[in-house]
Amino acid sequence: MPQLNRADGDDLGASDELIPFKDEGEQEEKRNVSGRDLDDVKSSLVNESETNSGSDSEVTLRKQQQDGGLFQPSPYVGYPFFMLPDLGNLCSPYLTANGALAPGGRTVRNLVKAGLKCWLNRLMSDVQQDKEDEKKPHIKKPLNAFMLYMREERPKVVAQCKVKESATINQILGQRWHSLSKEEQSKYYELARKERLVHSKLYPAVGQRQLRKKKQTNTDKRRSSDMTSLDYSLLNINT
DNA sequence: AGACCTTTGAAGTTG
DNA sequence: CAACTTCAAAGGTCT
Repeated sequence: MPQLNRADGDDLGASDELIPFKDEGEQEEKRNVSGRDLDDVKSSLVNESETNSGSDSEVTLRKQQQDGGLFQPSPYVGYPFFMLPDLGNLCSPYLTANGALAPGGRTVRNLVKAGLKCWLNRLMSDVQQDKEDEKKPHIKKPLNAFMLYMREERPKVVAQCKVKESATINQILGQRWHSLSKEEQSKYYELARKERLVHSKLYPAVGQRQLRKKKQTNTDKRRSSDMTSLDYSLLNINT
């Protein structure tokens, strides 16, 4: 894509600079915002609100808002107030002819602030939750019947077929798995059932969500000192 | 360095 | 509730 030459002083491209719309941006951005930054933003909002609230009328107004007199909970709770679709209609009665806020427009300003604070509160709790999740050690999923079978049979296939590529080995193991009798398979299903039981005892509150990780790298896997299925079997819990 | 391949099954999510 | 998605293991291959 050709780039605008801005060295000649012609800055035509600057005013309407393209801002790419990012589908995932909201989520991504959310993760990048540190709690401290949000605190700063939030406190500045609060400070501004407090420093500008000198007059008695505004104090009364604020009280009314706190009482719920003027500030009705939005159906879009959690979103910045200025992003609401019908805000234009809400604002218009408070605007003067030149677009400035009329005295009554302070209501809108405070409403926007309240909405923004609400949104920031939710954002902060999300960031906090993400941080807590990252601190938690990754808990691996228990092995299913086929995985247990693979772990046992892989060395045999490698020795027999002289292949090391896991994709190929797994294809062979998949075929062999289907050729197993019901009885032979049930042995692994039973093992898997016990593994799941042990896992649920070890991590009672762990759901799939907590088990999931975006994508675990090989390095991470090697470094991982989490309890594996092999460790469960060592526990030898009778079920 | 890290994603991908390839398999099955469990469990969570989505429509 | 069916269909879809993710992730458990493994190690060579590819980007």
